[in-house]
Amino acid sequence: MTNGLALAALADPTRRKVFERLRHGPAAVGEVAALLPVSRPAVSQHLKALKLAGLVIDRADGARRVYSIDPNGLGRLRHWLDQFWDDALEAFRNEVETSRKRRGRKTS
Amino acid sequence: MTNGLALAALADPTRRKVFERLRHGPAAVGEVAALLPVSRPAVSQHLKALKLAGLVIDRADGARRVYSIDPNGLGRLRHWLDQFWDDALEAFRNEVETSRKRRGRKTS
DNA sequence: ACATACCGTAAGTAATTACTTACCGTAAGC
DNA sequence: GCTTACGGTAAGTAATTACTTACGGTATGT
Repeated sequence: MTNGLALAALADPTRRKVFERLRHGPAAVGEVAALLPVSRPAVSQHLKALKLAGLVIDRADGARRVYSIDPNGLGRLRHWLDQFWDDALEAFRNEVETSRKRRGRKTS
Repeated sequence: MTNGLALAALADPTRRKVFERLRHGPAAVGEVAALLPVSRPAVSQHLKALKLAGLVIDRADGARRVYSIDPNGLGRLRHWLDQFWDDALEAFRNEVETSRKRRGRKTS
């Protein structure tokens, strides 16, 4: 599953900072690296991982490479979490329901 | 940030399978381990990580320990992703807008 | 052509981590 | 009491990984 790659990508703190830098708009590799305490190649590698996870896209601008968030990948992850959320909530409701029965109480 | 722990917890494939086992209802440690190709202590350690991340809660049932998904932690993660989604979409719209201007075209 | 700016990749390293087996504590049944 | 079932923790290990520096490749400007 590609959501696995996305979750692994967002798991690393530095990579998450790279991603958050792109949150409000595109940026080039050097611009992102300037804000972080790691080297530019490190940022480049992080962006590669984010791209492989479908979370960012890149376009060329002269010698620069501008990265921006890919709404598709982010949307897939959000959708996955939403379904999880729905299932978990229903399971949670079933639990408090059957735990009432286990203790022999009335339903409200 | 506690969302960092949650993302790191969900990044591991095995731990994600553990979490997905709890998706539709609670389960004890041994029950989860029976479905996976790893040992029971491994599952126990994964559940510890998920608990530390606020994604699961556990209650005692005799000698067994029953784990279930914690809607609070999952909700926080979902909220974080939702905000990210909103910001990213707005940034995306601004981009296609200003890229039209960069190319000197009219807005539709 | 030359110099400069920007970036991706290769290679190496230190640190994290996901697993294993062995062990110990606790709860329920005989 | 003893035994059995269940699960958390300790310790050790193999594999992953997040970083570094060094290098090469391409685009822009003089």
